[in-house]
Amino acid sequence: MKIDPNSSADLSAQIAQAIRDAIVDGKLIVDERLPSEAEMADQFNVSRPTVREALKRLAAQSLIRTQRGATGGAFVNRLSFPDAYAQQITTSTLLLSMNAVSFDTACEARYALERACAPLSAQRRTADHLATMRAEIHRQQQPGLTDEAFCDSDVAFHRALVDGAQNPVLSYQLAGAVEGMQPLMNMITFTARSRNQIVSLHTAIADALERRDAPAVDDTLKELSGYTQSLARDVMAKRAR
Amino acid sequence: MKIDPNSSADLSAQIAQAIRDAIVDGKLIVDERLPSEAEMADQFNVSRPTVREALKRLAAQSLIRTQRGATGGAFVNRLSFPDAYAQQITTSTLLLSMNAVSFDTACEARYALERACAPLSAQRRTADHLATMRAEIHRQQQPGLTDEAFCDSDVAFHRALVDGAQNPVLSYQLAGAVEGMQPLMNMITFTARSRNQIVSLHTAIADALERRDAPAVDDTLKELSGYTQSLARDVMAKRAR
DNA sequence: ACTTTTCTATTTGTCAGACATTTAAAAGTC
DNA sequence: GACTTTTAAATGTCTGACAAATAGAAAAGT
Repeated sequence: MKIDPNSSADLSAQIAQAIRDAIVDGKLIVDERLPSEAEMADQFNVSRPTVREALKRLAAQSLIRTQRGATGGAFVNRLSFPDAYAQQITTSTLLLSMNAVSFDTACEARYALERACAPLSAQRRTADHLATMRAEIHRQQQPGLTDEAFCDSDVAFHRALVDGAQNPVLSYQLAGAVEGMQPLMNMITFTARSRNQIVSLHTAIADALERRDAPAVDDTLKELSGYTQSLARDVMAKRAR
Repeated sequence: MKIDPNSSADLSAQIAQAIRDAIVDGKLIVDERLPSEAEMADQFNVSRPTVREALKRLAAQSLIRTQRGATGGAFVNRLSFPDAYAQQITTSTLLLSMNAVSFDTACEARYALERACAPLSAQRRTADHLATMRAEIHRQQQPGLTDEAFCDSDVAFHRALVDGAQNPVLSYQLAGAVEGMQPLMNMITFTARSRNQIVSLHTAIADALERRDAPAVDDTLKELSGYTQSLARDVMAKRAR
């Protein structure tokens, strides 16, 4: 691991990259302890604050964790699924909110990916997944529900659908697609009528999953996708006035 | 934005989280300048190195960028698609390599998502996308190609397929699924015969895309998925001996 | 001999102050 | 007016120090 003091990049960025590469390439394995900050400062010929800035960069990506005390130090962290979920969601949310991505584009991507999970979910979903979906459908019918709470429940419903595929990698990927879109979905005002429509589509999806009827799930998801986009278009049109 | 000096969390982590929240909630908008490090140190009642560690955390997530000089400082960064790609790939790669995810699970997720893009790509792919795919197929037929170079070309081929859908959000999501699997794919030894088989499937995909024949693309992808899994199973079996 | 307490060394977390470097704008010069 | 020099502000880096946490060794007590 070498560092170039004359490079245009910051020293802390270079050091972070060197360690990151070592982790990705498997030269540093999970739970392995890195040298102490003082030792690294020596090795890289920089000061301790510079090493610390590099370590904080890695900590922000959940690549390392640190522990104080006698046997403490920085350790290569096993990137857990929950950590990866969280990062995926933050990144996706910001990407959508900062880049003038049209609702249609985001919606198309989301439903395309979700429909990819549907056949697997129809095949493998457990009674638990179905129960979660039914419970969320019930919640969506509560009268006093705010738009935000309705969206939250919507996310939980779709998450259960995706989790039904019993493939953690799929669930991880979809977390970004489904939850990252929430701020965009929150912009939609759900009238009583549109809520009823969505609830009936959700019910159709749950029914089809119960029958393990993959084509029916797919058709209904397609319909839901189209309906969501039409709702969004209405909102845009109203806002234009 | 408030900080609790008695919290168990590091001060720099708290400060980073406070700023991150402000960005996600839209209280800080793109290209807005944050106060100088000295000012923030005052505001949060911490030292400048602590503020700097917080800023480095945010920089690691591409949430801010810094500029030196008179009018310099830290600015809220527009998270670009390339930046998001890079993060997505790193996270996915590490997630797969650190969590004993079976090849089948990863492969299933990857092809499920890729097949979701196929119909859109059949509809919208340009001549450019096709040309890229043909070029990669040609490269895959070179005799002296290493397994790694073959995998690289494979990734480029599939990336062109996904990009054909002309939906940047899809491309972003698929980047993790396709490129994150590369270390796993690199474990497979491609014999001359298996390469021929893969090339012929790639050719069939390109042909079907040229005809805009979505069902044929889907069928061939399904076949390719099955073939890849059978190759992996062979490798595992050989390694077991 | 065993348990409990105290001490100690190590390591990260934080602070203060200083200097180097970069950069844009203001001031000066022709 | 165009060019050069100066200046001020900001980040980047270094040094040295102390605080706090923590595990293990040493000491004390039973």
